[in-house]
Amino acid sequence: MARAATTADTFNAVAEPRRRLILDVLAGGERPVNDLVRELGLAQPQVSKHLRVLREVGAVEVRERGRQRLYRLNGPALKPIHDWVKNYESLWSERFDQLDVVLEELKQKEEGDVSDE
Amino acid sequence: MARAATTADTFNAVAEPRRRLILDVLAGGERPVNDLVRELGLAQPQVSKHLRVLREVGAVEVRERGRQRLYRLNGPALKPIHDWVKNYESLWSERFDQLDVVLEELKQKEEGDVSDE
DNA sequence: TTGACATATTCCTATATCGGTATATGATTT
DNA sequence: AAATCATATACCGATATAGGAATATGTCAA
Repeated sequence: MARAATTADTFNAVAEPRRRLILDVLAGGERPVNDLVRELGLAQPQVSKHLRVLREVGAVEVRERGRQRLYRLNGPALKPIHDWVKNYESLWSERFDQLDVVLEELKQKEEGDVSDE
Repeated sequence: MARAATTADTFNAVAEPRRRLILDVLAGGERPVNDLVRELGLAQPQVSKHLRVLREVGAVEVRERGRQRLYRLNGPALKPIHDWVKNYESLWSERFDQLDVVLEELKQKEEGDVSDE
């Protein structure tokens, strides 16, 4: 068996940095392919290929306008990634550090409060 | 050129579902390899190989205890993923939907407030 | 209808993966 | 010292990439 297809899920699709860049640009609004080509400095066929992968995992959607194809972001496709990684946020976030402090204080208080000792 | 190495960065390392499972187990605390083998029902060599990838991108760290190797999570290695994907959170979050409502209300109010018309 | 434009697809090659199996390495127990 | 345990590595085969270049498809303009 080989590595999972890039189209297997959003995790795989988005592991490629240039595909993340494409999504970042599309976050600014709908764009025709050539805009992406210009903005990212990639060759046109590669952009089309990346867009195909992103479309297959549902991260983008297309619309036709004359000879152009307008691509737009479909954000919710990225939710599984966010859902997974957000569980680890406490391991680096300042805010959670401070939460730790608060919890520690509560614990101290409680220890002074224990009745049966 | 081929696809980027799984060890190229955390995005690539974590695209493999079993590696995410390993991290999820390690989130519960340090574990020797055989614990992971049992808990995940994978073959021992595959687990060792996945752990190697995770170690190379800094997502886990090892410690020796006799003949065992104790692996532990290194959470902050996942921060780049969180940082990237959190910018898209507004595209599906309920909370942000409600923020939209509030902003809309403010806008209405302001329109009724405009002085020069 | 011919040419220009916008995008998609095809073909090529190099490479890195994944699982499976066998084996190597090193520590511990008997 | 030998057997056992815990883990890592090597080897194999199948497969799916990614970029580059060429070309196909379809639309609009002259």
